[in-house]
Amino acid sequence: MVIIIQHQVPDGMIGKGEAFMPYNFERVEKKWQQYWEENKVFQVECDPGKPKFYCLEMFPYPSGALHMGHLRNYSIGDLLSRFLWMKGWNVLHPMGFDAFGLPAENAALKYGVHPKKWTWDNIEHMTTQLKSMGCSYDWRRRVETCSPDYYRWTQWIFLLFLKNGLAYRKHAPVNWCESCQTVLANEQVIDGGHCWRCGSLVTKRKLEQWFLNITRYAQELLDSLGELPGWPEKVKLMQRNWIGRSEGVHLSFPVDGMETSLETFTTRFDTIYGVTFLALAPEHPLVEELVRRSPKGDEIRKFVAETLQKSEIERTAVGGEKTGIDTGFKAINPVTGEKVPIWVSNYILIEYGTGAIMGVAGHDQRDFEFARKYGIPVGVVIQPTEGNLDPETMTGAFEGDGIQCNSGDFDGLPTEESIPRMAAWAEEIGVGKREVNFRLRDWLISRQRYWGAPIPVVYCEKCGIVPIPEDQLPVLLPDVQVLPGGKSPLPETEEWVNTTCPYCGGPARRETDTMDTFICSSWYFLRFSSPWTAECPFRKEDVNYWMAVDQYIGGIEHACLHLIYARFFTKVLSDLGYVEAREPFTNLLTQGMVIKDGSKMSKSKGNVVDPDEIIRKYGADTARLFILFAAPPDKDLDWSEKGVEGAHRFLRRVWRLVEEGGDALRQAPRRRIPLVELAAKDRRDLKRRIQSTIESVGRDIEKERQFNTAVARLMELSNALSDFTPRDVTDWTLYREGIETLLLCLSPFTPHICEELWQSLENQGCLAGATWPEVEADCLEAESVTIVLQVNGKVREKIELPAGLGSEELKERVFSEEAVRKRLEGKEILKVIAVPDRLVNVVVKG
RNA sequence: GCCGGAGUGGCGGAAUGGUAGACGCAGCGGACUCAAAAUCCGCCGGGCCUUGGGUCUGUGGGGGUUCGAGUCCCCCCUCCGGCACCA
Repeated sequence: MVIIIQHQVPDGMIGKGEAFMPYNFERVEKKWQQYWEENKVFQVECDPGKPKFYCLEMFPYPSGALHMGHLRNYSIGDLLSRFLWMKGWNVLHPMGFDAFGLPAENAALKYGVHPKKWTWDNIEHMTTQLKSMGCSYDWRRRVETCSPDYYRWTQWIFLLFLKNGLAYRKHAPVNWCESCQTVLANEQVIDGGHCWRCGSLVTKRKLEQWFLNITRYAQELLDSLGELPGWPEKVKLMQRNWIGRSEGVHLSFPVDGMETSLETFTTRFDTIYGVTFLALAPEHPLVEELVRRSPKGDEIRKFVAETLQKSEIERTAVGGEKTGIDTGFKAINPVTGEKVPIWVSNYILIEYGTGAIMGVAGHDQRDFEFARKYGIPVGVVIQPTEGNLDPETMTGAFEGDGIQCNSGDFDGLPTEESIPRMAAWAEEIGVGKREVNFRLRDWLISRQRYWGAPIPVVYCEKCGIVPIPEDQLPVLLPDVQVLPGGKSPLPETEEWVNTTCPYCGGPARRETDTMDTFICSSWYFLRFSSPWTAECPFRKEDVNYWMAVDQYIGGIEHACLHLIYARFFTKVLSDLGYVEAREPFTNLLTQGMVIKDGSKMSKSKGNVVDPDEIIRKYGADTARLFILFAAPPDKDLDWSEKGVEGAHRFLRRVWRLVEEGGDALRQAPRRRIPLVELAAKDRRDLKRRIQSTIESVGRDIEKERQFNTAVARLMELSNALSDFTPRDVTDWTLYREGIETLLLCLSPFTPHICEELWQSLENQGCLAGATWPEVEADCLEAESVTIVLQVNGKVREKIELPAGLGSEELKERVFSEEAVRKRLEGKEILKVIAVPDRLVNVVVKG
């Protein structure tokens, strides 16, 4: 079957009058996809004798069909993999599915299909789609996180964390998404209090939940960002901000008339002499006791209840009104012995630091606003170098550096000295301790959902929390129907919940929460090294050969989600001796979004373009080429059907170039004619063009990661070949070199068409196994260059001269030009700057 | 508010401090055709000079460094992203 696209007369009837095969991408793409599969071209093995390259794209959630974002992600990954393969690396390029998650349950509710069936159907469909893109995956290594063979090891890793004190249960106020009917980790609450997945407003609930101790790794996660030069600065910065390290002093304020003291944390211990009050978060444990002892307990209780009723965002919005209530109790400043009132206030967060602060109204804007509102005194202990602060009249806190005052022995010290000196002093006299605080919270991993990996523990009446023994893994997810309303059916599945304690044999209940799906994706890159092993999550020799991932590609939206979690898992597994790598991803490329009509493609905007349709209409090669050409990979890409047509047109031109060559081309010798053997200048120019294309395309892909300019270079080569009319055997030999170079260099971008044309030139083997051509170095040096003559910095003449002239000779040659002499006639020359192979700038008077 | 990134033709985008606008899209003119599509050739930032050619101007705005600035420095404007009462 021959399908002719977009025009009725086949291309073959035009051109040189000789009929030839039209570019039938459908036939070509199918043919080569089949060829690669049958010949196991992309199957790769661990081979310590060869240098490895691990190229990985973030695996997709099997939502049903690929979208343009996927197509972009996987086009980039495939280009790199194929290129590096040609460069001689042993390339691991696997693909899998992040297959647990809520949408499967939503689909179950909507369409009445079981999450398992829905997910597996989607996986099969999307695998077909990925194959139709022509991606060079080693499909034997496909992993699906919802497969028991996989989640068995997710559970195993959870138990490993538990055994090592990195997983624990805690009763705490946690983020709850009503719409998703589950709790969420801090990282998954975005845009000021909204669920990362569904966008609903998140509320707080007090629940007992499982946490992973990621904060134990906070410092290392922060420090080793410095060892990731291959990561975009932006992502590293986002992670730094997210981890949020701050250095300060922890100090206790004894409560007057009570046995207890209040713990506080401050980054500005230098303002200790300026403390005029203490403030507690409404949730602070001491509040309850103060309420009990205070005559105005009811009033305080009322304030706390009212505050807690408000949503998180309402309470924590910048510039939001600060409210509070004086408890009537006093705390004693451990440095001055001064008694200051203890307040309860809405702007103090229980999650950060100790949930209590020392209030320094003179030097903290928030404290200032609060103090002014309630008539609390303002103390000044730092004076700016210019001006003089008056606590009575100042209208805002002074948060900058200055000179210490009203601070005992420290008066007169500049801030940069007083901060470290006073902190050290606090330790010396035993009132405080230097401490580091992080914004990063422990990772809440329990999810009240069905479609996830069960947390492998039971609750035994006698033994308490009991982990499932390793040899009993996996704890299989029972095949049950999801419940209307979205509640997890697991707690209701009595025959599954009721079990026996693996330790004492007595009655026990299973944990009915499943794990956050980000757990599943925190180690999949390790599993790819030996996905078939049933003995362990991954084999040491394999994982240590392949890890770390040399190039990771995905969206920036995972900067503070997956990319932090995966680093955490890698560090833990490394510390426990399972993998040598300390970091999972050596180089990270964050691709931009695919935009249409000014905004991200989305169903609600109705601006979605279906990858399947594009592939059907233009072919995978065209789709890939357009995506790689239209924008640099890290920038947003504007979808343009016209642009797609342009890419298609280019491929048709390449096709015609080869077909029109006919027998003359097919029979031309496969020989590289050295530059020096080419007599004519224009032949040498073409030779140079051919060779420099190899160099610049290689550099753009490998070093610059600028695939759009690489494509531009290939188009230039194609244009040059198209302009060239071979006349004799030497010409045809050169032409063949050009064509074959074009096909080789273009093949990582558009593999199918290149394979087909390569074969039509009667070449042996396939391009997927070919070697990237070596550059003939002498061709990179230009023979002649256009020298620009500038007068006072303005371009005046352009002169073609031999390359490599020294600046003296260059000046001489330029000045001997008639046009130049004319132009400079009668001018007083002040200075001449000559830049070899570039320009001559003449500075004249007037 | 703080921290990033970016502003270049009609559009997507190129330019180690050295010819601004590569490559592509759109547009315009022409060839082929009965015609259209496809294909091929030519033009394509703006202004002025009667055309060839020349000349001025032009990379968000304003200053500066330099023989020379889209690129480096300072100030400002706009847009996008992240964080946001984190003590």
